[in-house]
Amino acid sequence: MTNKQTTKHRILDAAEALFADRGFAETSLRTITNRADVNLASVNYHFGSKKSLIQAVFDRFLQGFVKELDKELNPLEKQEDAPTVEEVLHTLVKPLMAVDGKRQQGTSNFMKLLGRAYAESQGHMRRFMQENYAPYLMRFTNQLHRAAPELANNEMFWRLHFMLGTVIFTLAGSQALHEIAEADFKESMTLEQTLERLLPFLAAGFKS
Amino acid sequence: MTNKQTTKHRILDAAEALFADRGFAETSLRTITNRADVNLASVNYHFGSKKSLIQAVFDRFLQGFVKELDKELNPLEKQEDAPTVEEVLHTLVKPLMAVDGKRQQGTSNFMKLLGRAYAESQGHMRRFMQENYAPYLMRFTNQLHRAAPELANNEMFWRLHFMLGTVIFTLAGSQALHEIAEADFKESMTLEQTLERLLPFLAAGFKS
DNA sequence: CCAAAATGTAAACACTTGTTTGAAACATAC
DNA sequence: GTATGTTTCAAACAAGTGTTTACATTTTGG
Repeated sequence: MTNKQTTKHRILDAAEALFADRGFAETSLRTITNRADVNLASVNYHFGSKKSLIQAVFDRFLQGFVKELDKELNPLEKQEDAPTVEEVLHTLVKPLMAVDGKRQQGTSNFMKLLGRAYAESQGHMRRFMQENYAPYLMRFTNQLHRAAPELANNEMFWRLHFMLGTVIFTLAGSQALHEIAEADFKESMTLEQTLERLLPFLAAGFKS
Repeated sequence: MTNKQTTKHRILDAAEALFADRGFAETSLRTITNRADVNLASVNYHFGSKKSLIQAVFDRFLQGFVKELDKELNPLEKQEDAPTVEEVLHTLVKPLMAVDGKRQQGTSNFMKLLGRAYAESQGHMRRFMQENYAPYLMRFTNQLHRAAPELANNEMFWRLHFMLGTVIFTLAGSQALHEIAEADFKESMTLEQTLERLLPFLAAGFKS
């Protein structure tokens, strides 16, 4: 673990953290380059523009995520009999945990970024995900279809997005929620425990 | 319905719409004053600062919302036997619809603003709501407690925020979702119909 | 080892931002 | 009427933005 990282890498790390807890518009390139301890111009040199930098931050996350998700989906697809809804949803846990690496409890930069991206650009993020990661997500929704074959396509669509909302919103604000829970109920939970608490809620809602 | 409105009112209207579909940081005072057809300086004259303007937009919405919510909660509180979870959740429908006035289908400025506010300011919005609207929301959560007395306080807390996430996220992005549903399933729905679809999902999740 | 390509750097650029200013226009009261 | 307080307005302000430039410096490959 030498802290000699490439400039590109340092910029991505700094940008990820700053975007996550300040937002995209609220984070200036100067703030990023100061934190990364690199020259201001190097962002435009390596990434071309601020917009491309944002996209690069997402791509790094999403590639890690879908790689892990793929691994989780393999056994389900091989399995002859249909999985349960809970089983399908559970394939998300490890990828979500893995993608953030070692983080303090109850914090997910990835989810914060997703939350911001969905909120800031009306529909833009949904389109981006659809266009760039449709095949990966399709494998997931296929399994959900197997688990709940009685659900019509449009019902499936809405409940899928209901679940998406719950997950992103909860995990994006998980830091604040954990602090409240800690103060009010002396309840200290990890991000993974929160996810485990979330999944039954989702499964129940999804099954109508 | 004369279109002679006070300057303050015109600013609020323009700001509300622009904040809702561009975000706070992404909307400049010049954009707002141009749209409202008022002088740039009048924002600072009437509201003091951009930050106060944002708060004013929220206050106008929230006051309308809690006023309607109060009316819905009255019968439940008078009622002797405990309400069902579905009944409690249903008290939200009319206030949510009323607060946006006459809008095109599947759009809610209020929810878009809430979504942005929650995403942009990490925990800040939760605190603001807690401090300024706690008594109103307490009445709502009290009814939820009556409907599900077996739920421990911490469980209640989490599931409440799970539901909050689903509602805000879904309704904030409802415009995009409706467009997709329209294109893919030839399914044209109003915002209220979406809410009616959402409530069973929430109730099921809430009841574990 | 040395030319060539890649990377790092400081300074400037053009532009937008929220806010303030001081005078003009308007309204209201006496 | 004049006086008084409120609201509008054009202009300027200082600060911050992303991006580009032109020049070092470092790294690479023959």
